[in-house]
Amino acid sequence: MSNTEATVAPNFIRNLIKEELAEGQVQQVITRFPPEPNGYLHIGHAKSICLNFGLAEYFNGECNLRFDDTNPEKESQEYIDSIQEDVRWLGFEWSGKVRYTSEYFDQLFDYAVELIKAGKAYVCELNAEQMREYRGTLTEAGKNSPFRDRSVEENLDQFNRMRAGEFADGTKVLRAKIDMSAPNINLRDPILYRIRSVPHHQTGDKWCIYPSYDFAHGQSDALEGITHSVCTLEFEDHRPLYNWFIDNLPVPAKPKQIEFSRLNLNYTVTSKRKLKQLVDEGFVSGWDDPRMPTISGMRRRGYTPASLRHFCDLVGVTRSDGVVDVGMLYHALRADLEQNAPRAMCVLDPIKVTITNYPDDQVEEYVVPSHPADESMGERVIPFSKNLLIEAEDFMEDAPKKFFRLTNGGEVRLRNSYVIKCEEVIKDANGKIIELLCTYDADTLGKNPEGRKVKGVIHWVSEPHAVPAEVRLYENLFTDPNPDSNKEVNFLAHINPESLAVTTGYCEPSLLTAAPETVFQFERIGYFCADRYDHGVDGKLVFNKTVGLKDSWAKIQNKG
RNA sequence: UGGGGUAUCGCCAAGUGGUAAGGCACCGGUUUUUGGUAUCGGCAUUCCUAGGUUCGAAUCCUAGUACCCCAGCCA
Repeated sequence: MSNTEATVAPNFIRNLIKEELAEGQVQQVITRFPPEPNGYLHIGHAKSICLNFGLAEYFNGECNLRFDDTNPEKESQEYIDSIQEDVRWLGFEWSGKVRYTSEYFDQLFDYAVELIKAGKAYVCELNAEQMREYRGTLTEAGKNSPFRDRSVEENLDQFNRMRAGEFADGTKVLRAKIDMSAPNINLRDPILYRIRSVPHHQTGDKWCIYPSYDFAHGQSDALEGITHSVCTLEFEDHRPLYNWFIDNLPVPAKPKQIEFSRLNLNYTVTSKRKLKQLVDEGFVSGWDDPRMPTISGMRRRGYTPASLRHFCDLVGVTRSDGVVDVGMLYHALRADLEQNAPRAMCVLDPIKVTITNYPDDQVEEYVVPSHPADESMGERVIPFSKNLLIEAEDFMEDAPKKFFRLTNGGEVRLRNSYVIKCEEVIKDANGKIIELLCTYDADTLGKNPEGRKVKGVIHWVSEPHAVPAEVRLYENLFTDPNPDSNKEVNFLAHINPESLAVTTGYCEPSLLTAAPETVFQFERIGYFCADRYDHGVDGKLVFNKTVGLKDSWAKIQNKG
């Protein structure tokens, strides 16, 4: 087991459950991941998925996948499909079949009838605006609806007619009768059902009334025997209501709601609404654009399930809100890729090198390991010839002492090959370097030169053997660390115009057989993932930059 | 001037009365045919503030302060 798969860290929820188990309050742990299918899953969901499935795994329990589909207008099958794919890809398996809150619509309706019969719910005909007025404000109590004291018979009749489709959308709702002066606004006679004459992706046109989140969630948990209903902090104020339903209805179990703080990442936006806007308004190519913090986007970018799980583990689970540095994400990514990505050489910004003392038609083939520390990853063959391509930034005239790469008159090691020396720099009319004439030391293949030390190592590719590839270079989608924080400035104003740059890379020929979704380390540059969809189409190679290698040379340069 | 939360290193985060874990980032050394990796070392006399209790407080008490969430027929 690699260090990125190390045992997951404890957290307050796990500790709490441990105590409940020890005291016998709970026998088996059953959790659930309850997304609404109104968008693609993102890194924040990954945290919730790791938590819920992780808890079940840790306690030998189970975790359900339940689509919280109570608002058909915003939901769709596309989202349902993508969510399942993402959860599976992350490496988790839900218990039994996929669940839908909509499966419980009949039961939920019966529960509502129970409440009405008990005098704890009523049909209200206030319109949305009146409802708002009657609700009061944060500091002022609300006032009772004029419909609050209808008889049970009338409420039953009204509710049944709501279900039968006798009323127009928005004209009536079913509300719980709790307390219009409650300091917690969620308790001011919350809405249980509203009329929405739209077909539902699961139930078709069976219903024209749909339960609210508050009325559906806790009861669905109870019906599934969920023991711990883990959700984010913004639902904390709903807990009294969650418990009110559980306590006032003949539900088969009493699940416990526990809240934790949601994940915030700097330079990133994690709000389904905003992500959808980026997609709908064309700022990115789709939900799975490699710049998106969606699970499918990150997958396409080259993130691995293990790296995402490791990240969630590093971040922890608490109730305090904060903003995690994306650097932490990159760290988790590199930790996995360093161990598991095969190596290859690719030149992104080429400059020609001619080895003047190398025979014109000679070609050598080096058999080198795919990973310097893991033989099990196999070997690859790299051709070497008189004409090479190296990275333009690996050569510098009048270089400073600290520059360990190729300089005029200096020597450098070609990775996996000889030590070469630059003898002459050829420039065009504008003074731009177009070619380097070098000599090689034939006695340096696989061994150090005698009598001198050559410090630098650079990557290269044989020009006649090089395979061109489309390389998509990605940077953060936003330039501001907190694109979301300023209420005056729209987050779109912080979009990074340079978040995507497309260039041509010259690859070693072994990359010709790369399978889509394979991540390579292009040595000395970074990690690159063969695009899931475009790579290999019409024989074209397409690599997405996943993340760069750490670059301490850049740091030295920036210091001046 | 309502209710509910949260405050420990630049960031994340342990710690629940016995004298501040760990990770990221950062700085420095060693190794290295990736300026990568690995490895070693440094990095909070102090836990939002001010009082108090105690032999002893990040942990208990008191009074403040800051920030987050709630007034959708969204979840």
